[in-house]
Amino acid sequence: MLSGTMKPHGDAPPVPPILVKSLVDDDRLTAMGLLVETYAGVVDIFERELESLGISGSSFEVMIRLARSPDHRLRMTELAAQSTLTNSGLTRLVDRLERAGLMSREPCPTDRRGYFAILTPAGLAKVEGVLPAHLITVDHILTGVLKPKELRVFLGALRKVRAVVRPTSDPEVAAALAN
Amino acid sequence: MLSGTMKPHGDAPPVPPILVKSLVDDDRLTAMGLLVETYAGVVDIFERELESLGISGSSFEVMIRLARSPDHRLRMTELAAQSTLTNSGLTRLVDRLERAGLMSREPCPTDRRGYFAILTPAGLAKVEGVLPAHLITVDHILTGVLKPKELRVFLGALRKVRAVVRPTSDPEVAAALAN
DNA sequence: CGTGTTTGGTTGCCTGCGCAACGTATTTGC
DNA sequence: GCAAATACGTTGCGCAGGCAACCAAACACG
Repeated sequence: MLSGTMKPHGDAPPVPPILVKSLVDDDRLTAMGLLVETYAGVVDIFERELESLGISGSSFEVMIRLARSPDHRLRMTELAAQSTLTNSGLTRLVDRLERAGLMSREPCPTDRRGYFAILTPAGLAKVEGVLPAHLITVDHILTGVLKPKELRVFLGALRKVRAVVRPTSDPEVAAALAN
Repeated sequence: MLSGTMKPHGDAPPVPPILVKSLVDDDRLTAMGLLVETYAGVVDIFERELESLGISGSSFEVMIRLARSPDHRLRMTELAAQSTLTNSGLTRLVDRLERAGLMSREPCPTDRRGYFAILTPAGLAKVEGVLPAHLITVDHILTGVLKPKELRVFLGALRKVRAVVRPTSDPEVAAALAN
């Protein structure tokens, strides 16, 4: 479409009157900025909250995933894929949590390369101890500030976007792949 | 394959009988998880894209902010506040970008403690060079996958949430504070 | 079979960044 | 005016986490 080469630089005081809407004022960019800002704010609040409870954001994320998994266990790689960490990051994180007694490793009986990451009872207790406060916070800053319908659309939109950016974690696609 | 509607709550000693829909299956948690996952996916894609163009995500974020600011300059602290970085993080980032010739510093004439972070012409050119592709990507994974109405609601929701989690960057509040 | 290829997980190295302490300038209070 | 408190930006330090190289186990197939 348009090639971005008007606008040598901005110190020209007499800005042309109409329709100079440059690239940097694009609506899509504003939308992205809004998303980034909002998300940063949300995460920030959670980090503070969790920190005061002696747990890091990514620890919490990982432990929650495990808490929701059958038998509170998941293979390392799978867990990494479901979280925002790489394999290596997860290895280290689990090291720490293991040292803290909140998680443990167990070799996979059917594949001797593999390990399960397991949430210990102490770990589960920890998560469940943190959750009530956390849920209230979520409600306070996210689910509770939107009207039901708004929330529905919002979540629907997220799902659509996720289907594009993370096809494999989309339930439908995952099911299709499982055949 | 089967989605987690039920869960073998393995070893918890005295589990209450029916309706144990435990804390970890709460809808609010699912909503949060969806947000986190989706955002991670989006960011991931952007990072890849920018990386191939030789620029980091936070560099881009900061440079965009400057590109949209009058005179392409902002005070360090203000810029930090508008971005996802702390003051110290920003100092280092600007160091790097300055070395790369994309930004420069200039002392503030009215406050001798302060500095402006300024986007150089080269920096602006860089941003504008990256933008067209970036905007297409944004459209491809975010604005374009939602129906117009959906998008409107989505952005509205983000604004509401932002107003809660980041009151100062909410335009209305900011205006009110400016009195 | 043995041999190449792929996969699961860990580690060495390095970087980005947050926190807290600091120096310097500014404001506030007396 | 001068002290104390506060604000701006930078730096020492530490750590989390990504990348790439690696080892070991599992497949692939000639």
